[in-house]
Amino acid sequence: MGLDRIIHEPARLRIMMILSGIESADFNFLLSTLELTRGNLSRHIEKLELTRYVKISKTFKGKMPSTSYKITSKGAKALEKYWNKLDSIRKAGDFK
Amino acid sequence: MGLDRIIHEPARLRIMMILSGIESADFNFLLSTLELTRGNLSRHIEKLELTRYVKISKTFKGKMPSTSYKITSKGAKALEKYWNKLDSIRKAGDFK
DNA sequence: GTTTTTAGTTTGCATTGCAAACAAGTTTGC
DNA sequence: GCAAACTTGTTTGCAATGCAAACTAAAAAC
Repeated sequence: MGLDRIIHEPARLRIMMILSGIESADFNFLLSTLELTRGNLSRHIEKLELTRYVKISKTFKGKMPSTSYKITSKGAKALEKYWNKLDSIRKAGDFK
Repeated sequence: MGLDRIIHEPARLRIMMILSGIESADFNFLLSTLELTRGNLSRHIEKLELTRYVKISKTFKGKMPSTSYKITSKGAKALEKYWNKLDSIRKAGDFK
């Protein structure tokens, strides 16, 4: 019924939108794109992973660890639903 | 830069959308339309008043008190800006 | 080989959404 | 007439959450 709170948080909405338009993104890409602190980004992604909207894979780039993220199909569906819900609020004030 | 947090909260977004399409609305109209508890509605409106997005007027309907609400021009502008910002997030993922 | 940087994670605090409790009056039932 | 129930909101207390500072672990630089 209501808006998905996991997606509704602006930082996470942006993360989801970025991931929905790209194969995958790593931590530093998101960090520089979104202008969040590392801690903040880490926590938001953690939440997206717990709901399985995003899948995390940890690898190495050379010797440095690198964590990259993909949107899942569950996440993509939830994102679409989110925008639809928002559209309905926008169009009619969501009442009547 | 970011989304206006006052408006971003779903309950308040709905309140603002309703008020933006109507001359004024009273407490009970909002209450039955939005399906919030009274306390919750009261608090959200309080917040909208503090930022001067909404103006409150108290009158009587017969002998019973009646409180009604109007969106202010400041509120209307903020609401428009909010949707614009959201559009920019939606279109390009708000990066690049 | 120790200092600095990179790549994240964890912790602690301040804010906020939420419903239950409260308040101030009005109507109803007996 | 007066006690009980209803109307119309407001206040309070708690649980959840966003945020950045502090921390960790390893690699690179000097």
